[in-house]
Amino acid sequence: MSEQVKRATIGDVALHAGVSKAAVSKVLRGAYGVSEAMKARVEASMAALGYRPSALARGMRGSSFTLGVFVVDLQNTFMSVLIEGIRAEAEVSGYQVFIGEASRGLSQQQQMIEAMLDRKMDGLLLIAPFGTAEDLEEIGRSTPTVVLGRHGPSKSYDTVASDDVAGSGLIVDHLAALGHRRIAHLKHVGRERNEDGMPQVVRARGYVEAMVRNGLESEIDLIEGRWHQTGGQRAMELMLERPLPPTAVHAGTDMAALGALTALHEAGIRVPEEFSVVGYDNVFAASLPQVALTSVDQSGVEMGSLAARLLVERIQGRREAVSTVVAPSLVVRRTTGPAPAAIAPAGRS
Amino acid sequence: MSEQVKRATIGDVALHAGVSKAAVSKVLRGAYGVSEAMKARVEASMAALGYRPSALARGMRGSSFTLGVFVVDLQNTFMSVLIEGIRAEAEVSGYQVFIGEASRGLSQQQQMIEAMLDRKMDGLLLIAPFGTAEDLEEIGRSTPTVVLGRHGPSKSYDTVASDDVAGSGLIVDHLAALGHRRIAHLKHVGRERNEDGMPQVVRARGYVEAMVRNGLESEIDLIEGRWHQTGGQRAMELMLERPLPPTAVHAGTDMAALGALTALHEAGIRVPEEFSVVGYDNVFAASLPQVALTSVDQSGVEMGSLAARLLVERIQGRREAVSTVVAPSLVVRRTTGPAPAAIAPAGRS
DNA sequence: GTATTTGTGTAGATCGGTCTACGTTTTTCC
DNA sequence: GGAAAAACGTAGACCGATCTACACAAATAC
Repeated sequence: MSEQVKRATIGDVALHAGVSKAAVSKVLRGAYGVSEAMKARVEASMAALGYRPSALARGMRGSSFTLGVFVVDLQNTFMSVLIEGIRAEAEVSGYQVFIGEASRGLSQQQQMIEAMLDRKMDGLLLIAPFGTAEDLEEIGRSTPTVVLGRHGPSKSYDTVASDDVAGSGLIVDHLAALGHRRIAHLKHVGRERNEDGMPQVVRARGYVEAMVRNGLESEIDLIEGRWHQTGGQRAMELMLERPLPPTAVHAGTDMAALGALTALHEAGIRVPEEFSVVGYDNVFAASLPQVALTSVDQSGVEMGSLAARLLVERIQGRREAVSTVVAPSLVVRRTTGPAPAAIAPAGRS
Repeated sequence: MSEQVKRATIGDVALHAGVSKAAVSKVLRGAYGVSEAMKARVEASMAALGYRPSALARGMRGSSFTLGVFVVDLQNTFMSVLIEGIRAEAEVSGYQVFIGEASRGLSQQQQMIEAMLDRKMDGLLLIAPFGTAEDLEEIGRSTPTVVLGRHGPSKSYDTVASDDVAGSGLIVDHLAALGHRRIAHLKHVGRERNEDGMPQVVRARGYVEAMVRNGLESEIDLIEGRWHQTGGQRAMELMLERPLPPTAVHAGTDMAALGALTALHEAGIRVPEEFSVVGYDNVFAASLPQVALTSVDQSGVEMGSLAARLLVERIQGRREAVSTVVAPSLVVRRTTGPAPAAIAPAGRS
């Protein structure tokens, strides 16, 4: 029953090749001071013994060749898209990527990040993390860190974000061009004190700026709620109770937009004839023909690989912080259409 | 600039508390031979220094308190649901969960699993992995392993799967009760030689058995394709080209069902009046009111936590393999309805 | 009162690598 | 041809924990 063949160690390889441990280590790391002949011999021995270096042991002194990706919610498929980009880039640089999830708030996030540091991961990618910018600065000071989905500036870590001001602009311009004037925006409010740089803040700012730019300053209509399905649904229900509801909404995220569509559906309001809805993120569900949600695409794969590239640079020694934004694009589908005639405002009879 | 405060090690704690390293280690592990007084002193020192044990170093001799979850595709939200269950259970047992993804085939999967072993993870959870049962047996022999989404029997690892025979049965019974007779099933065919125990095989078997049980043996209609969106779409297009197409399809997965719905939509065929579609997995998109896909729910959270429980047992020493199945349930929504009258078979005019 | 057991704490090897310091050749340079 | 430099290889400390073996004191047994 003891089929458990013990793993070959660096010592076994050294013995088999008739050289020292240090020599094998050099070959492993591609370090200076190895003759071609020895390199060949050692590599032959490694192959013969099926040797694989223990990443654990390597991490004790050197680096662990591991990147930690911290994710708040895996159910959000946009995160998976980012991860795809990260992995593609990390693979090229010889790093393994491990993903840690923590959905239940800041303290769980803290724990997960500490768990990653306990395992001496070489760098951290934080996707839309909780916490204040100062919390993140502290993490950045202890390990190379790149934050995805939050805007800079930052001192100790890099950021990669979608240009949310531009994204909100695309939405408002699109709706205004369709003749809408009463364009509402659902703004997410979290539990935290300081939301600087978080998407909800930047998207709201972009919305306001774009409304002004389109001469709709008097129509600015910020509704506060939460950016998930039921949040979007509830916000839409409230809007429809008004005497004069808007004719279009920039829902902030696709999830919220899907909830809004549900509320509209249940209220018997036709989309897009009577009401236009725009999401943000371009998640998979938005592309379904049955849904056909107009949304803003953030080119997640690009963002992911850019983030991984920045992280590797940082691991290799870069000190100055870099903040990048990636240009989003509008994907027009079938939840947006011309504004209903002013005579018959959308709303319940 | 050297804010980089060095992490406290077990030695620092020992010095601060005026005891030996071994003593601190004992406190850490809750091992025998520690007086209350010393325990209190050491714990105070740990708190004072903000000490956190290095999981890396612990893993060198003892265990790493890390479980590896191997996932084929994070885009599939059902995996995230399983992971939720896994994490909840692992947290209770004091294990950290890290997720590794490998979407591009068997060799990448192999690499990922080896990367997990290189990091001395205490146990592996493989979600719907590639490879033959024998490949998996080998992994199971080297590390505690639980495989999710494939059926047993197995020798060296445990399995947790949904009862796919029962699930297919629920679907066929439901459709038959609605008066359907020409019920097709889209069977996934992978690239591999040996697909024993994989869901596509078991669901197809369940379909055949249920057709026979319902007296529809002559109507058995297995269509081969791939279980993703375009696969479902293409399969449905082919079906509709037949002179006498089926009136209902058991698409195998929700993704394939969504593709099938697209094809029906484009062909101008009304669902469910003219054609019924059933998915499998009950993914998020299926629940959208715009989609309302009838599907089989696998209670993923339960499966996940069951799997994690089995894995912890195995790490703690259980040797015999356990194979479990979890009962699925049918979620009837609005893509299934009574069979169209026989006089006007569904199909293109 | 001595022998044994039980409780408490420590020293030091160990895990599997990395990396510095140094010894020995070989090559290059004038 | 001798000195300096470059190339190659090795010994052994080190990373931060675990864990075995053992020393010593106090408690219990007879």
